[in-house]
Amino acid sequence: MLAVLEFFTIDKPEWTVEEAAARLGVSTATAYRYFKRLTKVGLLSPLAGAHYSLGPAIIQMDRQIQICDPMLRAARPVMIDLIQYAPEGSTMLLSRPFHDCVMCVHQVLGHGPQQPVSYERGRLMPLFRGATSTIILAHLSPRHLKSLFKRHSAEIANAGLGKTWDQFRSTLAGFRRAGGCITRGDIDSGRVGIAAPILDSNGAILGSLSFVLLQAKADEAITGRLFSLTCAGAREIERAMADETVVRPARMKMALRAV
Amino acid sequence: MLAVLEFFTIDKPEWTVEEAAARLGVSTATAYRYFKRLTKVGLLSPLAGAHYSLGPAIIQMDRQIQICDPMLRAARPVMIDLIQYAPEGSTMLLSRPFHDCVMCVHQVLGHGPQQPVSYERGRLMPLFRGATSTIILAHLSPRHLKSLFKRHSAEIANAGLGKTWDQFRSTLAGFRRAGGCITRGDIDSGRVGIAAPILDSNGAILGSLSFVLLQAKADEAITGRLFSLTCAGAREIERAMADETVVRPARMKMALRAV
DNA sequence: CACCGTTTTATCAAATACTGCAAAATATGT
DNA sequence: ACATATTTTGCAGTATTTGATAAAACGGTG
Repeated sequence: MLAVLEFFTIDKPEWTVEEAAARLGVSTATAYRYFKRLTKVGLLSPLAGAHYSLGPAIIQMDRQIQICDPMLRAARPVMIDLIQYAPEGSTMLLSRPFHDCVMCVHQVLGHGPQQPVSYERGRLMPLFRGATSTIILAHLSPRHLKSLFKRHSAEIANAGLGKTWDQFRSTLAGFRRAGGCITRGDIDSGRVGIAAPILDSNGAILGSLSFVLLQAKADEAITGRLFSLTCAGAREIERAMADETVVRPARMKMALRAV
Repeated sequence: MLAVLEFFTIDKPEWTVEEAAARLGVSTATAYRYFKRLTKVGLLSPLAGAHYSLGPAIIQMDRQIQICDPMLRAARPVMIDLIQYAPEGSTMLLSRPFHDCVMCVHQVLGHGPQQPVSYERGRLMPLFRGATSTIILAHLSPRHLKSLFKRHSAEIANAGLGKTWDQFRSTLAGFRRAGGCITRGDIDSGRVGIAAPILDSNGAILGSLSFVLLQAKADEAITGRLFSLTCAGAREIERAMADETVVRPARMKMALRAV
């Protein structure tokens, strides 16, 4: 039944019960029952003419995430602080892994005119391109990486992360050792990404903190300085989370496993 | 299974599988299955130590709503426009009914220093107090109103909307005739609310457009002018939606029925 | 690196709850 | 009011889900 939710995309944000029934391969009556349940908790909302769209509960839960999410809470002040150091037209991102992708969960715009950035709050971005993603990738568990390499070796080779498993492994180990990652024009041409990992107290990856700069304003000296700043910011976020959070032993994480 | 989602609130944003199993009254194994399914679609996300919180899919779907929702799309430019006419420290809200409450789905801040407003994107507000809510209430279907009156007559009387069903009916009819609603200090003391309904092409209520002003800056003349502006804005939003949307016949709406 | 406690998945028989069909009920348009 | 579109309901049969238990996977530790 939850599969219905995945039907609703930006390209097709409205579905009728019948359309969904056909795609699910269930009877209309069953689809009605699904829609009714999802509507009751507010995940769907009826429009005129038997069409449905995503519902108000999502807005409500999004607010809860904004208020409660530990990483977001810890990161917000740091990001507002750090963006001051970046040249005009820069953006600062907080991102986390999701499915086989990376999602931006918070974005702080710098001063000066802004051109659009591909990373945008809530948008899924590729896991193998861009500093923001790569530094997250580099800290995934070996088990997880192995599975990814099996399923995406072409894409990985294409992104220059290695043609063999050993190359891939050692490329990522390099990023881990460096403490961060810098890419140029990987996602948006004319943009430079500078990212550092955010780890929990057990060393598991939670997400990344990153700058996106205009390439024109990103010479060696600047990127170098911002790289250090990004890493320092990530450490600050980790510290803030550790202070706020009840310390808990690391445990298995279903979401990251199966991926 | 969807009931699990409602466990996650701002007061308790993290749950363990065992806690949820106990509250659901199901076995641990079943709760694990629920959490696994919800995690797979991203509605939940595992934290360290067997704790779970709301997941990244919510952020993704929220973005979709921001981009796709017809009322929101139509309202955004109008709201940016209208807020210019309001005195310092004002806010403009777009709201919609949800459960037995009203939820703000978009908020535009005016110029000048801002004090916090109770209506806040994603927060549920009472249906019987404040202009924003009252004008929505006034346009609910008779069937729906009857059900509400049965279940909330004390609250309704308390809000001055009528002690009997007939009083209640006629109070609301008055608001409908007036084309909008003005309240003073109903929700936040020292604030004035000015609201107009947003209806679909069949006359069903979709939500409300409203100003929240500082009472100190809201004399008769100003509230009168802004009342007209609010009504005009609501009409603009309705027109914009009608232009963008494929015209569809009005049909039954499950969500509004059962409430 | 093998151990231990915890968390998570897998197994399987029993049973509940879900499905599909068709008809009734509810809304809407003319 | 009638015709049509949409949504709900009742019912029989089955399939999915459930709970109890066992097994596996994981992190932490010595």
